[in-house]
Amino acid sequence: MLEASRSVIELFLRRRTSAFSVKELAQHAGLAERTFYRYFPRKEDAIRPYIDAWLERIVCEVRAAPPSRPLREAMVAAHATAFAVGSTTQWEALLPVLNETESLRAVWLQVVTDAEAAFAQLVAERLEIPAGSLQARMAAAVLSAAGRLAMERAHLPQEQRDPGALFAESLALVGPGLFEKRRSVRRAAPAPKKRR
Amino acid sequence: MLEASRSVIELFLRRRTSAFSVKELAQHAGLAERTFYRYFPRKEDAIRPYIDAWLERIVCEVRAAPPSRPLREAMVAAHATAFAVGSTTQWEALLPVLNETESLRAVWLQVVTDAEAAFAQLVAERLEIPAGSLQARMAAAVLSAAGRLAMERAHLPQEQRDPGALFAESLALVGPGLFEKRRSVRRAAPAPKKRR
DNA sequence: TCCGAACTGGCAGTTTCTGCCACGCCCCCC
DNA sequence: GGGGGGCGTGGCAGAAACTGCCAGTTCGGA
Repeated sequence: MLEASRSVIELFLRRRTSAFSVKELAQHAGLAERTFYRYFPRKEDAIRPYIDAWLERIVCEVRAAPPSRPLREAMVAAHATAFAVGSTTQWEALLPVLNETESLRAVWLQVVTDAEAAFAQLVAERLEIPAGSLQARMAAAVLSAAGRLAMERAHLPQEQRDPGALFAESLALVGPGLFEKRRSVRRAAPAPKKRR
Repeated sequence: MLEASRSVIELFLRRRTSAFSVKELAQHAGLAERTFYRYFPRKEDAIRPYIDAWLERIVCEVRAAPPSRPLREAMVAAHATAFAVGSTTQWEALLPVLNETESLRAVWLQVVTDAEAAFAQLVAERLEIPAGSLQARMAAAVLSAAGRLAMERAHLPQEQRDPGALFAESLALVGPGLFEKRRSVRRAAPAPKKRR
């Protein structure tokens, strides 16, 4: 299924849009049209496994890092190598297509936000807080936002930095508190909590 | 067009899915099917104007706040009132549908990230930095992530806080640096910048 | 050998979306 | 008043996206 995704990606890259029929797509992936739809509910979903695999690599690498290593540092390192590996494959070519093709961008955004659950789990393990806590979720959201930002900007003509550096800088902007232990107890916002 | 969106929203709410034909949708909005597609490229895009209007309200309110008011405070206040107003309309009922219906969620994510450009502009004005700067973009991304998080969590059964409070708390977690002036000069990440 | 589960593919049919053209409306100009 | 344009709208045909149903194949185990 990942291989099917790969071959589909190849087509997307060659044509730079999703402007071709599922018939072609399926044929290129060596599947019948009906089988294609069995794997991927919608045409564009075919790129999901490819991106998922990429994200999973990051999660694994961070999880493999020694516990003594600060979370943020591990994340930056994992992204750096993921981007580096990605560029040897087709990431670099894929990103513009992902950004510029509406239907693909929609899927990409979905995949990235879906990945936040895994990120939150990771954060939770490291910081020893519940995975459903606001801090874990927010940290995950910030991480994926930084990742997305890095990818969006990296291929801009005026941008001189590579995705890894962009990711690191973006994260550096938010301050350390979010990615450290303690804090989960006291509520930071003394705003009036009008319930409903 | 916003009114068309409203009437479509009404249908989405009543049925809790996008499981009905464009024919119905158009008819309910008082449009011919062909005209519907002229307004909204895809079926689900019909909810865009509705959400856009809601986001625009926030931007306007923040822009109207006195310049002396800290950006983050203004944002929190704007979100609080926007959520409050929203609950008198149909927001509260809409959010679960938005989260649980795949095709609608995709549109929602798109709208929210598209809104980041406007947020970045806002941040840029307040902090007197370029709207395209990494800080402005990252701040915008964090703001919209916090908003999204607040909406996602607010309707969870175990969640006791209202969206406004959740938004405030989420933002409080990231520390103040991102939403303040100065800082744009020095680079925070001394990572090796291997360009390609 | 036979059975059943899992995977795959072939239709037929529905829904989504697009291209093209025609109609009515309003405004401007002659 | 009588033509033209633009502009918003809708009808219609057809392509493309998707779904339901059933049939064929493979493969492991009884």
